[in-house]
Amino acid sequence: MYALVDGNNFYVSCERVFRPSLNGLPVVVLSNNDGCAIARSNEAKALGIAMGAPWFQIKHLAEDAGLVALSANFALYGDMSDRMMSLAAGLGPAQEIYSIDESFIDLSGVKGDLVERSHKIRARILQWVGIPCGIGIGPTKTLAKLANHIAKTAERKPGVYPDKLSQVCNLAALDQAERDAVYAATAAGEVWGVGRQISKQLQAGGIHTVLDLMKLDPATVRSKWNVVLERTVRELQGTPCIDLDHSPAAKKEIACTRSFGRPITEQHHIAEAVTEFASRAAEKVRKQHSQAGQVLVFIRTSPFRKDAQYSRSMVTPLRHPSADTTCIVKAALQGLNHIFKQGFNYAKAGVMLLDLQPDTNQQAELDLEDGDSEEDRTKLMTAMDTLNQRFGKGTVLTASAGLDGMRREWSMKQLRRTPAYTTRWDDMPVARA
DNA sequence: TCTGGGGTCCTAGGACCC
DNA sequence: TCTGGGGTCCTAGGACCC
Repeated sequence: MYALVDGNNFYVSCERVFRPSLNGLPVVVLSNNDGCAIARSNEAKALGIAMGAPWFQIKHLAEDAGLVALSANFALYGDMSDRMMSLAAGLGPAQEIYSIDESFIDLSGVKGDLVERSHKIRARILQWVGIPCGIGIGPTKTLAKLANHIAKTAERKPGVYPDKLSQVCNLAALDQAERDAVYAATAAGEVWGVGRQISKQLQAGGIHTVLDLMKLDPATVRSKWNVVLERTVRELQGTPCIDLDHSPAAKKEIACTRSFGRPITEQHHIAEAVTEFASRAAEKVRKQHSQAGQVLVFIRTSPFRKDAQYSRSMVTPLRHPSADTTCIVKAALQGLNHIFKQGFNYAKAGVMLLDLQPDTNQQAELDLEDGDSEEDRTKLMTAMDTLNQRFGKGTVLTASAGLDGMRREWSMKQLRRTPAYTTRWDDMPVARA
C-alpha cells in the first residue's frame, strides 16, 4: 500500500505561512521574469486562471478581482519542503520524495487505521509547518496519486465526491460500489501518466472516465498505444508496476536554462548568460559527484513572436569527463560561437550537461591546463561553491559572466514590471519560523 | 534492374511529469 | 511590450558492423 502526501497549492501556501493576510484572497506565484503563473490559490483557480497562464493575460484581474501576484522565492519553498517532507516521512517505513511538494510513502507493515493515522500526520504538518496537504492511499502509486486527487477535489469542490474523502482518501477502504462511483466521476485525463495527447485519443475511442480506462485489456492498450499506458492501466487495476524509488539515482542530465527578461541580440550578452548557466550547471554536477562527458548549449528566439525564428543547439564533447567550471564554460562558449547568428531577437538560452558519469579522481588530473595543479583547481571550485552558497548565487563567477557586473543585459532580475504586485520574501519584515 | 540477415549503438522526437 | 524551468522514459530510424 502506498500513500501520496501532496502540499496544496504549494508555493502559495508557503507564502501564506508568512503573510496570513493572503488567506482567502486570490493569489498567484509567478515564474522568472514574472512571466506566468506557476502556482494558484483556490480562489485564483476559481477565477479561471490556468496553470502557466501568462501574467500579461491575467494582469487585469489584479484590478478587477483583487488578484495578488508574487514573484517566486524558490529558496523559501525548498526550505518549507524539507520541513514538510520530514514530517510526512512519519507515515510509513520508506519515503520517496517525488517533487518539491509531493512524496510517496510505503505503508507496508503499518498497523491500525490508515485514514486516522494520515489525518494525524496531516494535522501535524499543518500545525508545525503551516502547509495544508492532501493524502491519498491506494495499492499502487498510480492509485495513491488518484486518491490524492480525489482527497483534494473533495475538499475544494464539495459535492463532486463523498465528503468523507475530503483531505484524506483511502481507496482500499471503500467498497466496490463506492469505488466504481468515484472512478466513474473522474475523467481519464486526471490519471497520472495520461496527458493531453493520450487523453484526446482515449476520448476519440469512447474512453472518458477512469472507470472506462481501468476496464481496458492491458495487452490491447499496449498494441494500440504503448507500454507506458499499459503499465498505467495495470496499476489502475491494482497490480504494482512502479516501485518506490528509495534513493533516487544521480541525474543523467543537468540543465540550466532561462528565458530573458527582454529580447537579446548581441552575442556578448548571450555569452554572459551562457557562462553563468554553465557555471551553475557545473556546480550542480559537482554537488552530485558526477562529471559531464558533453556540454550542450542552445539559443532560440521566441515562438510566441512573429519575428524571424531561429533555434539551434550544439553538443560539444569534452576531451575527458569533467566537472570543472572553466572547462565546461569553455565548451559551452565554443558551442555558442558555432551556432550564434546575428540578426535575431533571442528569447532564451541554456546549457545542459550530458553523458554524466561518476566522478573519478584520476580523470580530473587530465583536465588540467596552463600549469594549474589539480589541487589548486579543486580548491578553487570548492571555494567558488562555498562563496556562492554563503553569499548568494552569482557572487563569484568566471571571467566572462562578471564583465558587465551589475548591468547584465540578459538578467532575469532586472526591472520588475509589476512592482505593486511583486513582493519578495527578502523585502518582508517578518521573522522566519 | 535485381540486392541477406542480424546485431548494436546513437540520436531525434514525442509524450509525460511537477 | 509581456508566455517557466528541469527532468524521465520510450520508440523509430539511421549508421555501422560482420
